[in-house]
Amino acid sequence: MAIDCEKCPLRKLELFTAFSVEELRFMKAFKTGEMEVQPGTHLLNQGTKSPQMFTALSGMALRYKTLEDGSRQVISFVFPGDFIGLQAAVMGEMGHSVEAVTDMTLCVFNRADMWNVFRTLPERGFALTHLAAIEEHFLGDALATVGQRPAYEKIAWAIERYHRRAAALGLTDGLKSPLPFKQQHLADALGLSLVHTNKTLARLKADKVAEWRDGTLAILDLDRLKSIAQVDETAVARPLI
Amino acid sequence: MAIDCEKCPLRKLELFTAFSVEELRFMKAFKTGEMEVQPGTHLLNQGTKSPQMFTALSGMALRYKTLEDGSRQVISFVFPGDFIGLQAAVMGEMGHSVEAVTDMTLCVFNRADMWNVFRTLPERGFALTHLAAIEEHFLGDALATVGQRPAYEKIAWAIERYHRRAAALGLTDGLKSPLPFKQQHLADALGLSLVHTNKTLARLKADKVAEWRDGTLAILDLDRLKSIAQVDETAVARPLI
DNA sequence: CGCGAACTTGATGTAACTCAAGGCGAGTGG
DNA sequence: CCACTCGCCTTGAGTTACATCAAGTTCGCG
Repeated sequence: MAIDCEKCPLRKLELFTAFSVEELRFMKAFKTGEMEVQPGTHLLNQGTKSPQMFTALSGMALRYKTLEDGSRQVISFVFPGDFIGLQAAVMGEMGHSVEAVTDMTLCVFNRADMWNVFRTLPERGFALTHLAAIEEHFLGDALATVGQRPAYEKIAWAIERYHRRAAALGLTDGLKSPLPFKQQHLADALGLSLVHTNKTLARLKADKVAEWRDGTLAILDLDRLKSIAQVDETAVARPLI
Repeated sequence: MAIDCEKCPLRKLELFTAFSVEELRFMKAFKTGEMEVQPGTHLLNQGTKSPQMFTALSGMALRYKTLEDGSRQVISFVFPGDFIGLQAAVMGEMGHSVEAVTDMTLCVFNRADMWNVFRTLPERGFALTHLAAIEEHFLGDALATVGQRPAYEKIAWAIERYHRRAAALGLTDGLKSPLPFKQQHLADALGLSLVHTNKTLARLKADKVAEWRDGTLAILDLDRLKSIAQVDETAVARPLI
């Protein structure tokens, strides 16, 4: 039933760093199972420790924090290949919640085996640090965008990042990609109101930069999008856990 | 001249997790030297890879990103005990710059030895992951604050975080702590204009919550500050590298 | 057919921005 | 030792990007 790590479709993508034979064997043992969930399922909850970690095999999710007044900050979108639950694994507590937005398949790992990773296969321990550093890098970028830039650029930034990642995963059809989130999610990610997000999306569409309709994102002018978004990132291969 | 790790004053603080004898011996070898810098010194630069990593022994610094239009986002304040340069060490490129704001003493490590850490002493590799996870946790919190909350709460949040950390390092004198940054830095950290930051600080002072003058931060009403800041964090010991 | 969820659009309000000016202490030099 | 500058902080006035409020529209679904 469960996919064998050797046959994992994600592993073949250039987006991810290559596995040694040893690492592959180790991962097979590390993986304790697979899980299928439906949209709306809470995978992890802010402030709790979970006995499990996951890697998204397919489907998408949201990382978000809920504040006392009920407002939400979306921290990031979760794509296939993303590792979920690192904070709980090493710190004992999640700083955010994770909720599925589509049907998902997830690899399941035991928190108790975490230490084993570092002890028996340092390469994999390094990969975990690498992942955390990538996330830190991303969050710095997100913080700069949310903190400093106007709505039009914020949204262009988010769209560009989303599209680039989707493309690297082979989820795109040319300049189109499936975008299973709601406008409210995007608004919560960028610190904008839903109404203003909607109006700004309409402006991007009127400007023939990008269009988002019926769960599909279409880039109309990639160069312009990139220049509005001020893309700085050089694409780097990321580890797959 | 250089401080021996065994005599490192930071190690004794409860803020930091304890070292095993083995770890201590390893760190002594890992540390290649010490460095003294003056305010304004650039320790690392956004987009570059550095052959060195640092741990702040004393003094403070800023992590920040500069955007194309010249605006700055301060990512975080660097305190004694903070590890600097993890991103460059594992990803090959820094997402932000780091600049000293006071005189600083720094432990210096070689990037080339990084892999050694994981291979020869997995505990230290784990500590690095732990640190990265703590930073990720913090950035999520910062993102939520910058994205969702009004200026009054943003500033209260920053002040509370700053004070708590300074207290854990023994830098405080009761409810007073040295705050060597400029209002502009705080503004850049929270995505506010300098003028508005200044006016909001004045409001916090008028409300007898906190006062910042002449490089010293004085908390006037800690309970109220905490309730405005909506403190959620439970203090956790952090690794020292 | 009625209902709810998501998206859209217009009108109005306000938190935060920019511009502009002035105060104040520290350093410098005539 | 006073005049000048310079960095930082402060305060007022006017503007604006974004928020909130308030209706719709569309569409899938029981």
